[in-house]
Amino acid sequence: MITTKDIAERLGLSVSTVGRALSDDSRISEETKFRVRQAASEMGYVGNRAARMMRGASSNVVALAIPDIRNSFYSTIAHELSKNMEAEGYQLMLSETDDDRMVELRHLRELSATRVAGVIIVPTARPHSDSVRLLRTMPHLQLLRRHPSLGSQWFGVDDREALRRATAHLLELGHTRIAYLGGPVELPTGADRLEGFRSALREGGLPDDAGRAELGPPSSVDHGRQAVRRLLEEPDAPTALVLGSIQLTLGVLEELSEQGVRVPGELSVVGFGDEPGFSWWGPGLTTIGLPIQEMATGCALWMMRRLKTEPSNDGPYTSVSPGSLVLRGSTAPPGGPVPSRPH
Amino acid sequence: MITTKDIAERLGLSVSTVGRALSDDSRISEETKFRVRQAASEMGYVGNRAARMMRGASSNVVALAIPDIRNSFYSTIAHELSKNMEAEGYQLMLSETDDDRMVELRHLRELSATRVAGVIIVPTARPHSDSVRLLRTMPHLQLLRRHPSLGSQWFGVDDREALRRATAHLLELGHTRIAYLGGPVELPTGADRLEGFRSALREGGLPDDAGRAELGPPSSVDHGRQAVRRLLEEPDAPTALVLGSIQLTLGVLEELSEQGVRVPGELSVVGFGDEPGFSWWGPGLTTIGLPIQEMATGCALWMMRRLKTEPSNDGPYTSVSPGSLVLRGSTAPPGGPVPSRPH
DNA sequence: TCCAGCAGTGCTAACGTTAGCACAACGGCA
DNA sequence: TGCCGTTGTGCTAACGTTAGCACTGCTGGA
Repeated sequence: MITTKDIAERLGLSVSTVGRALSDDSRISEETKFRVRQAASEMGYVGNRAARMMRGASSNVVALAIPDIRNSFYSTIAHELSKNMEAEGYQLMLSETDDDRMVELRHLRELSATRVAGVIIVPTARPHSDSVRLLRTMPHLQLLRRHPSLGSQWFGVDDREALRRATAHLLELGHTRIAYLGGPVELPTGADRLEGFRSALREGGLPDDAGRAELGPPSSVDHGRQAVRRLLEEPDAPTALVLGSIQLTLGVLEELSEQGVRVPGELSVVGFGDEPGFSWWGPGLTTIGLPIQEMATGCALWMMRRLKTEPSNDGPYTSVSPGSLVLRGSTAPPGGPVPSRPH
Repeated sequence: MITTKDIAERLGLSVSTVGRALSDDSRISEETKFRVRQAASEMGYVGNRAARMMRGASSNVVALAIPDIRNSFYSTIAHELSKNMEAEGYQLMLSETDDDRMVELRHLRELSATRVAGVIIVPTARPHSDSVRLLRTMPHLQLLRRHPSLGSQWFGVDDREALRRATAHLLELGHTRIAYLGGPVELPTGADRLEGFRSALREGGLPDDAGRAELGPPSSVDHGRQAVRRLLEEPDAPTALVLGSIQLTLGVLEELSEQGVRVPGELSVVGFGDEPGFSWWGPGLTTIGLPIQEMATGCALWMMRRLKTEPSNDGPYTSVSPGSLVLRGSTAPPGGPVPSRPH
C-alpha cells in the first residue's frame, strides 16, 4: 500500500508537507500541492483511515443491527439509511442478529472494537447486559422496538394504534369472532400490537374472550401457515383475522391460497405491512400500511445530525404515525361478501 | 475510551504486560493474566481495531457492493454472506451502488480507505477505470455480473441457459409469437439473458423476427408495467412473455392483475426469480427459479478461504447451475388453457 | 562459586497520519 | 543595517497496540 512517505520520498519532500498538500493546507504553495496530488494520483495513494482514527478522527461507519435483512421491512430501512448516509460520506455496516441475544452481543463487541460512529439497532427481546453496556458507550438509536434500559432515542411506529385501527375496521364490519396472530409478547412491539388488538375489542364492547390471540415463537412464514391451519380447524373458528407481522402474513396468505379458503366469504383478513404481492393476492389484501420509508429517513437524518453536532440536542422519544389501513378486498361483513364492491 | 495503558496504570504494570495478558501470551503468569482480565472486564475495555490494523493486522470487514438491497435477490445474498461470515468473526459492510458508476466509485474509495479485507461486488455496467484499479488492489469477487477487466473470480448463474430453457418451454407449448422483456444489454447479464432467449428461438426453428425483445433502461417495477402495457396494445400482440428481471416481473404482474388480462388464456407468462407472492399470483406464476442461496453460500465460503489462506489457490471462473424452471399455471398452449391441469 | 537457562516483566520502536512548533529564506520598513 | 512578518517547509510527538530485545531474579548443574 502506498503511504504519504512513499510520495514524500519520490518528490524529495517531507511527509508533513505531503500530508498538508493532500489536505489542502493554506500554507503549502500551489505548485507543491499540484505535484503532490499528481504523484498521489499516479501512485494510486489512498489514505489509511485506521491511521487517521488513531489521531482522533472518528470513523465514518454507522452500523445497522437488525434481525434479518431478508425481511423487506428491514431491507427498506437499510436502503434508506444507506442512501442518506452515502451523501454524507458515511458507510453502512450490516449486522444481522437473527433475534439471538448472543449473536447481537458478538456483533456489538465487534462494532465497538471497530469504533463505529453510531449504531441503529432493532434490539432483541432481552439484550444481554453487556450489550446494553456497550451500546451506552456509543451513539445509538433504537428502531421499532424499544428497550427501557437503553437510551431514550427511538424511532418507530405506533404499533398499538395501528392494530387498534385494523381491529376496529373488522368490528365495524360486524365481526364478533376475531383472531389475532402476532409475534411473541416478549418483544415490545409484540406486546404493543396485542394491546392494540385487545383495546379495540374492549372499545367495541366485546367480551374479553371474544378475540382469540395466538402469539408465536419468533415470527416466521412457517409459523404463520401452521397457526392459521390450526385456527380454521377449530370448532368455533373466527370469521376474521388480524395479523401482526409481515412474515406471518406471508405464511397465512400462502396457506389460505393453498387450502382454497374463500376470502372474505369464510374469513376476512387484515395483513401487516404492504408487500409487492399483497395487492394481487386473492381479492386484494386489506392491510396495515406502514410508513417505513419516512421512518428510515428520519432515522438517518437524526443519526447524521447527532454525529455532526454535539450530543446536547438529544430530544425525547420520537415516533412516527401508525401508518394507514390500506383497504382492499379481503375484508367484508361476516359470512357474505360486500354488496357493492369498491373500486 | 479505555486503553491498555489505563489498565496498566491501575494494576501497576506495563502496557506490554497488559497487552500480552490479554492476548494470552504464554510468558505471562496465570495470576497476572487473571488480574488483567478482571480489570479489563470491569473497566469495559474494548481493543482498538484501528491500532491493531496499524500493526499489520488486516481488517475483519468484507464489503458487499450491490445495486439495491431492496431487491430480494440481493437481500438473500446479503443474509447468507452475513450468516457465514459472522461465524468466522467477519463483519459485513453494505454498499449500495444504485447501478451508478460514480456512486460505485465513491464507495470503493471509502472501502479502500477503510482497508476492507475483501469486496464482493455486482459491478455496474461499465465501472469507472479508477474503480477497476481500486478493486485490483483488494481481494475481490464478482457476483452475477462479470466485467472482463476485473479479476477472474466470479460467482453467478448461467443466465443464458436459464432463459433458453424458459423460452424453450413456451415453444414446446406451441407459441410462435413470444416477447422477451429484460434489462439493458449493456449489463453482461442482460446480454446473456437476451442471447439465451434468441438462441432458443433459433433452435425452435423460428424466424429471427418471431421473438420481440424489449430491453429496458435499468430494470424497475414501473418500467415493467409500462412495457407490458405497450406490448398488449400492439396489433400483433404476442401470446407469450418471458421476463428477465425480478423488478420487471413485479411490475408486469401488477399491471396484468389490474388490467384483468386472462393468464394463460390471452397471454402465457414466465417470470424471473421466485418471490413469495409469485405462487399465489393469478393461476400461479411459472418462473425461473434461481439458486441464490447456494450461490451466496459459495461466495461466502470462497471469500473466507481466500482471506485465510495465501491467494495462491485462485481457481478459474466458478459458476452455479442455471436454476430450474418452476412450473405453475401461468403457461399453457396459445389461446386455450391446459386440458388437464397439473398439480 | 560461577554460569546457563528460564520465568516474568519492562523498554522501545514501529505502523501512517496529523498538529504544534521550529526554522530558513525573503521582502519591506524604520 | 537591523528587525519583523510572511511564506513555505521540516522535525517531532502523539494516537493504541504489538513484537523484538533487554533486563532481573531465581534454580540447578558443573
